[in-house]
Amino acid sequence: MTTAPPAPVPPPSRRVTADDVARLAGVSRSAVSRTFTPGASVAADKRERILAVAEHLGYRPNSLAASLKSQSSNLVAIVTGNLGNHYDSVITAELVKRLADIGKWAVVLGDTSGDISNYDILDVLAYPLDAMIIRAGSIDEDTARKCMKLNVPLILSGRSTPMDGVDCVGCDNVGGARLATQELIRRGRTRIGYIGGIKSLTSEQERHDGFLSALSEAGLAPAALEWADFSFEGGHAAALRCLNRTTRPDALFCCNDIMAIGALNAARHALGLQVPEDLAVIGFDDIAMAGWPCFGLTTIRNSITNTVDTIMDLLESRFLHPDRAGETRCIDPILISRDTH
Amino acid sequence: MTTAPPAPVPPPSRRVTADDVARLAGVSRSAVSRTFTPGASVAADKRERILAVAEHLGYRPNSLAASLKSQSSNLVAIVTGNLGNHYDSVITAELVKRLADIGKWAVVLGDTSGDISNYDILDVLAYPLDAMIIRAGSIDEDTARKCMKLNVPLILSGRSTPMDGVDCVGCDNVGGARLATQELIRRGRTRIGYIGGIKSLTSEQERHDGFLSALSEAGLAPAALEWADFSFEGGHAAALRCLNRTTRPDALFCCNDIMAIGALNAARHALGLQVPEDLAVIGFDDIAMAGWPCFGLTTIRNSITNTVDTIMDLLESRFLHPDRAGETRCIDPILISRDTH
DNA sequence: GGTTAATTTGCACATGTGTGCAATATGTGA
DNA sequence: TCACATATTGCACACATGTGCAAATTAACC
Repeated sequence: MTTAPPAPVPPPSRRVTADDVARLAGVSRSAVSRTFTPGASVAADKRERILAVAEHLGYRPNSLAASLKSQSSNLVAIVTGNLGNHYDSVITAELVKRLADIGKWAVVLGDTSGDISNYDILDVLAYPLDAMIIRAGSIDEDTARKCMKLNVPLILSGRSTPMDGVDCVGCDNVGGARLATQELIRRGRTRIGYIGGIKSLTSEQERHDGFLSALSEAGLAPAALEWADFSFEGGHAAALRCLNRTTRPDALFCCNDIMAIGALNAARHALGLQVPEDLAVIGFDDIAMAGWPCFGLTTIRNSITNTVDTIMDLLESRFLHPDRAGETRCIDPILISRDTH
Repeated sequence: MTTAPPAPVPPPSRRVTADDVARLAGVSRSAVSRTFTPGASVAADKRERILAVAEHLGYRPNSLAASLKSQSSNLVAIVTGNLGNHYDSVITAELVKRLADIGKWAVVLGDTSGDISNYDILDVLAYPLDAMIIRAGSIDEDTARKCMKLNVPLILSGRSTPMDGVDCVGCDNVGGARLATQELIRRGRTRIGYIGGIKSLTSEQERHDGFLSALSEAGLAPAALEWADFSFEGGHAAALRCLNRTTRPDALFCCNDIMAIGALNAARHALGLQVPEDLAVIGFDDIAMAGWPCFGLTTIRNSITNTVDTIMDLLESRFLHPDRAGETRCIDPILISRDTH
């Protein structure tokens, strides 16, 4: 065996490489690589020396270089509309955790506005992602096609209508909205208003449809229609616009919980109304906050656990069968009856 | 120029590569690479043909392969304790957005528990990260050293005490806690209790210290000491433990806003107390929720904007001067006076 | 057309890994 | 000691890209 050359100090601006370790330990680079490959064959004493040198230099194999060959980067992109939004942030957190469990890393995209720019989505496709999970029903068909051409499996969450070649998972928004609206009607409310979310998202469109259909089936017309941005402040302002009309609604169905809670605040604190006596409020999602004693918000549960389970299920099945057809799974929403209606 | 061979269909399980484009367009791979490199020299008609073929095949240069050579992956890891926690999720969202502005992608780590396992941190270092931002004061000195050996700049957020060779940014937790406690004393409260967070985190330790020092300066002893996990439920339960003592505290200082809001709920809805008449409550952070009409929580502002600005500033300065010494920046907390004290 | 300058092009290398393959070293049994 | 089986080792390639360099082509000008 050749003697090790005088330990060359790697330039401090470079990452320690397997070559550095090999040189310092006086072995071949292959030996270093095998030392870090479970099951590979290296002599015990040599492995020990290599591990010591690696520890000393702080060496770790560069996954990125490895993934060039292995064709799997273990990176999964999560695109979310608004991380400031509680529902989105919790679902993202759950996904991050579950991805980590199967050895994948989450590259998270999403600003604090609400709409997703396709520009960012295309940019991150420069990385050879193992998959891409998009939180939001509305996505360009064109963007989806580009994902497929790059062999990046796509999962759309928050969408319950099928899309060619793409896995989708979402709750039955129309059904959920109908559930809420029918419940208000059943309890005798007749002047029911609607506070919608960002109009370009399918969740808003579908919940809006459900609201209108349930209403018209009962021979009623909407008492008010307002839209906001799925935020507390937006819901608060929209509720004020609804409730300051000459004939005040006696109920509000809100497109998500945060807006419902904003509406609740507007009704109680800005207008001094009693809930549910003067006004009934129903939300959508059932975020943790909805169950807090101070709110006790009646809502439609859009189960995060079920959604994340389903996403992970679709993902793993996609890894096993890359060429299977796109699948759409629907999560059943249920009414969670609390104190605001 | 040689004629293009009969368009070879790339195996569908492989990502489209520059070679594929070159072959189909009948040009060299270099030409393809130059076409996607701003400022490089390619004949106009050839570039056009290449772009057409690339569009047809859905080709994008693989950043990951490129970063092997360029020594910059444009990936920045964000390690956060608990994405379910509102403060953490908002700061993460802000960071994701600001990183995107400078062309970096965020790899987000963090489960929904609370404490960070060093195991995960070391694992993600397998990637040649451009930097790593850790949300939490408590991190192994050893882990920090490993980052430095791998030339991954480290930024600790939520820590205001210096650490060798590492950039830190945090608010003055001791000062903030003193501010809150002194305000309670000034308003005549004498039986002041404390609800702390996860004991292993420096933010908890420092706020605890500040609370005790302000109290003892005024010749007072704590009326109650309880700890929870920075969550609503934890704060709720801890408040009940505090308030069910024989001599009930007349004020609570809570280590963060969410626990304070939990305490508020416990006081009002479980025990029927009037806030602030029967009980004063002050939180820490000033999350958006604290300003909602239903809470009007008095709190210590731990400015997210300032924190994120500072993190980005440290980050960019680190990119420019990789070898400068570690720096610690402190953010001044201020009292936000609302309705709960 | 001839000379020179400018542009374009392809080759070849470097980036850090994992691994098949053949060669070598080591161990085992008679 | 020899024959044979097994364990270990190093070479060389593949992965997808960007780029320096020299050769080749084109443009410009007289």
